[in-house]
Amino acid sequence: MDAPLRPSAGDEPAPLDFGGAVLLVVAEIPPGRVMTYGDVAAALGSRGARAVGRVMALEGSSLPWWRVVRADARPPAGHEAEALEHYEQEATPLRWTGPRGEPDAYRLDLAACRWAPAD
DNA sequence: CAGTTGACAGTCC
DNA sequence: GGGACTGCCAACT
Repeated sequence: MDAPLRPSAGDEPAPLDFGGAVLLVVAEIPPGRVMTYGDVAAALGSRGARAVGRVMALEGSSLPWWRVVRADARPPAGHEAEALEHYEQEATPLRWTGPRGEPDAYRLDLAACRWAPAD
């Protein structure tokens, strides 16, 4: 799947809805790697980073949602501790900025684990 | 059909 | 380095 979507084709609609496309991209993210919401949206040819997050909140329950992080190198809001368990399990490069007791005391090393569909 | 919401991003202070 | 404001896009009420 080199070109699952046509960002500016203007003549051929996507095979799936925006939500469906998001699910496909997120499902393609390999373990130990992460993508920002903006990157996922950009991969779809859209800029709705928030729209991507909304899809994850609804359908993400069946996907590796922890592989999709914010541009702040932070995991999804309200799921920092939950995502941390997966990061340690997949050996995702993290950067601790505080005590391990704090769930939001860590940030992802996007410089090392950032991934793209074409990579 | 218009307003509100939301697992966000980029820029300015 | 962190906090506040604005812009985006798609779905919900």
